[in-house]
Amino acid sequence: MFTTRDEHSGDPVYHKLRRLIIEGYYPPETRLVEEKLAHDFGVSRTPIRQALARVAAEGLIHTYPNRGAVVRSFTREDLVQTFDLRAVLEGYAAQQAARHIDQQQLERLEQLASILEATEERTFDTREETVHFLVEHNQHFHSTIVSASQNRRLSDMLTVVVDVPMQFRSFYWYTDDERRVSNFFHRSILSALHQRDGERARAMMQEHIYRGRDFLLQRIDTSNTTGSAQVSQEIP
Amino acid sequence: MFTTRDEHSGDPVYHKLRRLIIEGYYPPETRLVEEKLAHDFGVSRTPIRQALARVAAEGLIHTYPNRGAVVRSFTREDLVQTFDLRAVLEGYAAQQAARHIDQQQLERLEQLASILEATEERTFDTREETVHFLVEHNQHFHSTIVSASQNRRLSDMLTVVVDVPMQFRSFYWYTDDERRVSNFFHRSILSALHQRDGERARAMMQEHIYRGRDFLLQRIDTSNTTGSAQVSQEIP
DNA sequence: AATTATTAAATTGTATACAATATGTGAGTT
DNA sequence: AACTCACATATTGTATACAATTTAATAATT
Repeated sequence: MFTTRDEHSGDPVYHKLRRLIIEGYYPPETRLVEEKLAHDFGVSRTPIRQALARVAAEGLIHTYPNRGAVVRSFTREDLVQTFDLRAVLEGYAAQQAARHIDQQQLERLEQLASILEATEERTFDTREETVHFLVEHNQHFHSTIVSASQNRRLSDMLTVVVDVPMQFRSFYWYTDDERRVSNFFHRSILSALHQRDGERARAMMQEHIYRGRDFLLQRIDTSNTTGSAQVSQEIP
Repeated sequence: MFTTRDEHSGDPVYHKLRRLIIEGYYPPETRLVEEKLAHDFGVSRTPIRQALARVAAEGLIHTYPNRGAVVRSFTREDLVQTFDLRAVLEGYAAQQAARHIDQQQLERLEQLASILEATEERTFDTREETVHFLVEHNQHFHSTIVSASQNRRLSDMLTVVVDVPMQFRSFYWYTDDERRVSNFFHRSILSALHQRDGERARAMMQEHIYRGRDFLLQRIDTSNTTGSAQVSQEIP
C-alpha cells in the first residue's frame, strides 16, 4: 500500500508552471492570472490554483490574498543570500557525503568531472547549447553529492535553493577561465571525498559556490548600473 | 499596491490544519481524508485541498497521487537529520546575527534569557503548562536571533525545520538539569553576539541544538525499545 | 481641475457536481 | 480453501457556477 511517492510523479501542471518560471518564460514581476494560465495550459482554474500554492511554498512566486500572484524578482541582496545559504547547505551535504558516498557514486562523479573538463576544448553550435550542456552536467555532479549525503530533507531544501536562481541561467559561464576554475574545484571536492575528508570536502564545496556567486554578481554588476535595483532575466 | 504579504495573513484553514498536525491532534500515519477534514473544519473540500498542498510542501504530510495524504511519521534517523540540519542552519543564522543584530534585539535576548533562568525556581500548576511556557519563550529567543540574521529565505526554511519536530513537544524539558544546560548556552550565545564574535556564536548555537537533540533522543530511546521503529507522539 | 463617491469590470475564493482512479467485497471458478 | 474477475463503494481530481473582494472607470461634488 502506498508505493508511489508524491515528489516524483504527479501534477504535470505544477511541473510545467515551475519550469516556465525558472526558464524565464514568465519573467519576474509578471502577474500570474489564474484564468489566463488555465487557458494557456488547457485546464481549468482548479489545478492551476493547486500548482500556484506549491510554487508559492517554494518561494518562486509571491501571493497576495485576494490579489493573486506575481513571479518573484530578485534584488542583488536576495541573490547573495540565496547563494550563501546554498553554500552552507551544500557544504554540509559534501561533508556528510564524505561519510556515506559509495563506489558507484564516486565513479559517476569522476565521469562527470571528466566530461566537463573535456568540454573546455569543445565548441557547440550556439552559446545557449553550451550553457545548457554545462548546466545539465554540473547539476548532475552536485545532485549526486547531495543524494550521497543521505539526508532527504536536505535534498528537498537544496532543490529549492539551487533552482531559484536558475532564472539567471543566461548569466552562467561565459569565459573559459570560469570553467577551468569550476573544474578545478570539482577535482578538489572529488579528491576530498575519495579520502573521506569531510571537512575538506565542505570547505572546497563552499569555496566552489562562493566563486560561482561572485562570477554571477560580477556579471550582473557590469550589466546593471543601478546595482541594488531588481534584476531582470535578460541577457545583457 | 500589494501591501499585504502572504506569509503572515490569510488562509485560516491552512494555519488551523498545520497547528492540529504539529500539536498532535492528527497523529503520524493518520489518513487525512478531504471530505472528513472539510466536515470538521466546516468548509468545502476546495480550501482543504489548498491547505493540504501547502502543508505537503512543508513536509508535514506525504501525499500520494489519487490516494490522498497521511501525516508524516518520523523514524529516529529522520529526527537526527532534521536536528542536524537545524544545527547547520541556525548556527549560520547566529553567525550572521553577530554582524547585524541591533541594540534592541540584544536587550530582548537578555530579557528572554533572564525569564528562562527565573523559571528554574518557578513551578507551574501542570507539567504541560511548564512545557508550554518554556517552549514559547525559547522559540522567541531563537526566532529573534534568526530574524537578526536578516536572511529571509533562511527564516522561512527554519520555520519548517523547527516546527516539524514539534510533534514531539511532549518530550521536551523534564529535568532541571536540561534547563540549566540550555540556559547556560543561551548566555554563551548572547555573550558571543555582544562581542560580535560570529564564529563563537555559531559554535555555541550548534552545540546548544546538538544537546537538545541528544536529550530528545535519549528520552525516545528509553521509552521505545525498538529504537529505529517509528515514534509516536505520546508522552512516555 | 482635483477629489471623492458610485458603479462596473476583473479577479480571486468557495461550494458543488461530476469524472477518474483506487480500494474493498463477493460471486464464481478451479 | 485459494484465486480471479466483476461490480460496488470510497476517495481523489477536475470543471463549472456563483459569491466575495479588489481594481478600474465613471460620475458627482467641491
